[in-house]
Amino acid sequence: MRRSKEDTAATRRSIVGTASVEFRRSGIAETALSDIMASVGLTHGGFYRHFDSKDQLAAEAFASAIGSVVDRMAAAASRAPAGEGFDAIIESYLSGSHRDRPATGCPLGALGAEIARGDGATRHAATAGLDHFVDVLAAQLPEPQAPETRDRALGAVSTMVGSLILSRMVDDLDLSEGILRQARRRILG
Amino acid sequence: MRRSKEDTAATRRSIVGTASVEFRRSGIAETALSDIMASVGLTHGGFYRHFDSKDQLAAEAFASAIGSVVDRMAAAASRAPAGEGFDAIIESYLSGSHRDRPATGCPLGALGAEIARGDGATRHAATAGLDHFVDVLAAQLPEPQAPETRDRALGAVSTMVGSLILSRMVDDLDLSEGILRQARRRILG
DNA sequence: TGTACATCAGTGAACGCGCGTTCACTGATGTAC
DNA sequence: TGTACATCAGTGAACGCGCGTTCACTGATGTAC
Repeated sequence: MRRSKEDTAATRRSIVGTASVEFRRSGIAETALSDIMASVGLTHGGFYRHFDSKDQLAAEAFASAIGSVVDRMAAAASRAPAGEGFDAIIESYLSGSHRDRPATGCPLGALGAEIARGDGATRHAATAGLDHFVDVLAAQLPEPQAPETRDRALGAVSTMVGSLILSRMVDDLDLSEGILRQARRRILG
Repeated sequence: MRRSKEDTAATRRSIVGTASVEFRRSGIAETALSDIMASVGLTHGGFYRHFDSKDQLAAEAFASAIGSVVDRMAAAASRAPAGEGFDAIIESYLSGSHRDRPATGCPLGALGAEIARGDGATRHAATAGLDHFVDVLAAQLPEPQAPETRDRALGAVSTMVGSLILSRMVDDLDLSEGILRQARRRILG
């Protein structure tokens, strides 16, 4: 039966939000649309009233995921004492808590390699998300607009994403902690 | 028909080698065993004469992949002028050529996030591979055995893996080159 | 404001396909004597 | 060294399953008058 415009929009948001969590938890290829729809409380047939394909959902889910992570980072920075926003972001990103919660964490780490093999729309969404990520990080440094500042932020993101992935991959907790600690030192000096 | 022991061993090596390429190219979940077996020149039914499961092949293929990448790095370092082995490894790893050839490149970048969701044997193989990677990198620095040297190498690997993934993910070539350039600067100082 | 009709969100079965794994079979290799 | 038999690598069909996508249908919502 037809739903109101508000209900329809809410359902769509719910599908994107659920997909952004499930894709980060299990990967895009390993997550079935029917599982996402069941989590939302619907049957799988209704999916195509909202999206053209799984690829389209992947692009939107990635954008949603990185948007919420970057918003959370900006909020953490604004809660930190003046001048300590950058450190607050790095420490939160390179924490055991982030490592242990991929489903709500940074999608660059959880899905970056899979996105690299993905279609144009998904890669475009990921590129925009990375740009925004770098903006928010640079905004916490002196002279946020200077090219060197953006470069420093971009370099920091590489270290953050790489160490997050490696810390999740290894089966040795001491090594995992060492990877995160070393990355914090590298970035915070 | 039964094959000689040497033929059997050669077939097994061929399966592992082909899988290590195909898994890096397309991901483990997205690569079918029948595709790997067809590449080797066999039908898919014979797979289980050599392996218990796809997971077992994934663990061996990852170990093979990282082994060959690390060997190649060590060889590049030994060809470099004295004292320049570390730089040679970093420049080769953070090159456009490596970025554009995931199928023969570092599996930490291509498969790290997927391995993190994998079974124990695969994660164990990956941890051992990372250890070996860090060893080879540290061996090119003064005082290779010192904990600070290993820490420096471990930090470098995080930046290398993260920037490789991001450089493959973005759909903007200038940004991709910038990511690699910034990572080189960060590591080489 | 009320009515008649068109729209369309969601259902649940179905389609076509490919997956990992198993299995009976073949025939060359390995081994025991 | 030769022979008889057991082993087992590879074949190709089959199994059971789940996937992404499509579709006829239902009935509440939206809209045109």
